[in-house]
Amino acid sequence: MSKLPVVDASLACCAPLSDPALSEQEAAELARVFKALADPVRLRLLNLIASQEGGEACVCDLTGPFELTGPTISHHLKVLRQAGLITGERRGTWVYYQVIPEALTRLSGLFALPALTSA
Amino acid sequence: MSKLPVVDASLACCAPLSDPALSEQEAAELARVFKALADPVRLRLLNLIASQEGGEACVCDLTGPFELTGPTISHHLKVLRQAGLITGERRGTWVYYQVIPEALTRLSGLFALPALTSA
DNA sequence: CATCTAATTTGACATCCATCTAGTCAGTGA
DNA sequence: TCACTGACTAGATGGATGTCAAATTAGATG
Repeated sequence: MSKLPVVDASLACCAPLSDPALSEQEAAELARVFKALADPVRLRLLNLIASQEGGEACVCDLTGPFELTGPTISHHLKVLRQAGLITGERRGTWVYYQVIPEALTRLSGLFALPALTSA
Repeated sequence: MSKLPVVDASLACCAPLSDPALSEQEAAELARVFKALADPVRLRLLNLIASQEGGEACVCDLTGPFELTGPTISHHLKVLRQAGLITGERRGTWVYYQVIPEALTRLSGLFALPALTSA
């Protein structure tokens, strides 16, 4: 649950897309994050978790809204986890997921535009 | 070049991911945008275009940095175009691409966090 | 221990996607 | 008109990915 080949947050990071010279490695890391976001089910899962009161959601609450089997939801949660977007924790019988706020903030900054510094 | 089945900007839009109830349709539209971003080559293309002086890049400048054939680059540019992220324009012999700033701004807002309004 | 439930893993399968080669279209200029 | 160049389209192919059924693991409880 906790030790997975997760995306290194120090790489897929920080500098806006409009900055020069995104390295191949940075691009690869970022692509991994966007691959995780490139699925409607995963987007809705992320939305469901992020919009929850308390900031966390049980898997049992995440299966109902979809016409998909448990294993499929589990798979999608794993992809989001490996992308460093959410984190999961078992408490008793249930597993609870939360978004990692830093991950979202990082992405927000990526799309920031450089304040139109007119030539 | 200009009339393609592009993502409708009015949908894949605006409200932060942490807002409740992302609809299935919105999720599908957003997923299309992220699919476009979910490739290292396309991320670097977008970065190359966005970081260019003058805000635009000729296809002829975008082929060199990659060890890929022209058609493949063309394909990636088409995907970015159909996702509403860039726009292309032919001027004489060459085709120039620019990023659509609104598209990036929209994405930036999507990942904005709701200022930690503690319960 | 036996059993029940929640969640994940495994393995299979159909579909999608990045890439290439070959061919085509658009614009320039002799 | 013909040839040349830049860019795109079409079709094919190998690899990645979403989904499910079946099996497995982790906790709770009798």
